[in-house]
Amino acid sequence: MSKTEAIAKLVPVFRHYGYEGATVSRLSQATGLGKASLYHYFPKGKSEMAAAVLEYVERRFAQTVIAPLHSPGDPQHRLQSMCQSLSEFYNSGREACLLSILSHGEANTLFHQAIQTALTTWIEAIAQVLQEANCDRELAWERAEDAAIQIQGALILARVLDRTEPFQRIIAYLPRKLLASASSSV
Amino acid sequence: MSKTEAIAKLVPVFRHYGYEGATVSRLSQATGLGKASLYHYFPKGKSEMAAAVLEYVERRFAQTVIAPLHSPGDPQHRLQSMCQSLSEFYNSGREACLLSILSHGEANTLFHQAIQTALTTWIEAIAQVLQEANCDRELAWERAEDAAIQIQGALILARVLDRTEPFQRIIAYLPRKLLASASSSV
DNA sequence: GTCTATACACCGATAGAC
DNA sequence: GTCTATCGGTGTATAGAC
Repeated sequence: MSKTEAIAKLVPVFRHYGYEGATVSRLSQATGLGKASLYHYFPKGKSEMAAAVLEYVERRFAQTVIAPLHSPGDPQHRLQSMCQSLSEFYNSGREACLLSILSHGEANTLFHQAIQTALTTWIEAIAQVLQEANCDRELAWERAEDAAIQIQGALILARVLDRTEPFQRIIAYLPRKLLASASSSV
Repeated sequence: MSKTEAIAKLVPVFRHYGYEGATVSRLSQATGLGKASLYHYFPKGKSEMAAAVLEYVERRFAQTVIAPLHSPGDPQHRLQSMCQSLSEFYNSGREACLLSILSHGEANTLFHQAIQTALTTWIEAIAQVLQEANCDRELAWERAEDAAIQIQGALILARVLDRTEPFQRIIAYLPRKLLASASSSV
């Protein structure tokens, strides 16, 4: 088994159980590898596994969700493309955000900087698109933050309420909200 | 020490470390009680401590955040009052939401129903106020869910970005957004 | 590379003195 | 009620055969 394949199988364990809940036993079971084999791929142990998982997910997020924002085409289309990818990335709201899960407890002390950078990169890409759509710099940044806020909040609501509708509704309205004229945004 | 005092001291440990990260040793340290003393107050152990903490926090939330929604006065004033209390409750966005933290891993299987009920109660109270402000039933419910979404998302952003501004901005605009005429809400 | 077996610390939980 | 001491189990991590 390649290391990348192993990482892919580790992802859902960290996403579901969080850092402390993702025990090496569970990680071993999920990959089908013995504990010692896991330590062959990740000599520094669980923290290295989590770091690899985080990097893997961030890469995938950049390639599928952020990339469309940098593509050619008009801003509205790019934002819609991002939303489509977001919906797939989070399985219509059924799956939690790894970043938000790893922002607690010990994991937070380990990965705070990486998580902050990843989130900022996303927000910045959205803000860039909004500026191209004639938002002034400050408003664009605020609305980009709002986008991240609504996605994160919708994921929580969807999980707690056992309904994907809140997430899907947020996704559906997001491009319109972001591009609305300034006067109607309050 | 009274049981209630003990519970109050347990709260920040669960909120900061999550369920698995809140070890009995840490809980013991935080309260100043020995492990065995904790088990005197909570015979079923950690799960009972978490349940007590959850109930305590929900009670406080109901008394400070939800209560203003049921008070007399016009809807706008009631929503502003809720926002003021929300800001204090989460210390301007510096403190995480216990409900969202306990909605992962083993804690989620233990407390999912309680968490869902608590969140629904809050959303319902907001929706009720919006209906009194002449929102139709469905729109009121959607906007109430949006309020919860934005608060939860803002708490995540504030924590990850180490800035309280996103939370404070969401709080500041929330009453206006909720009461905006339907046509400008998309 | 993958395994079985194991080391050692810490987990949640309990016994029993005071 | 609170403590010290300790239990059995599981946690992370390693050793060493294959």
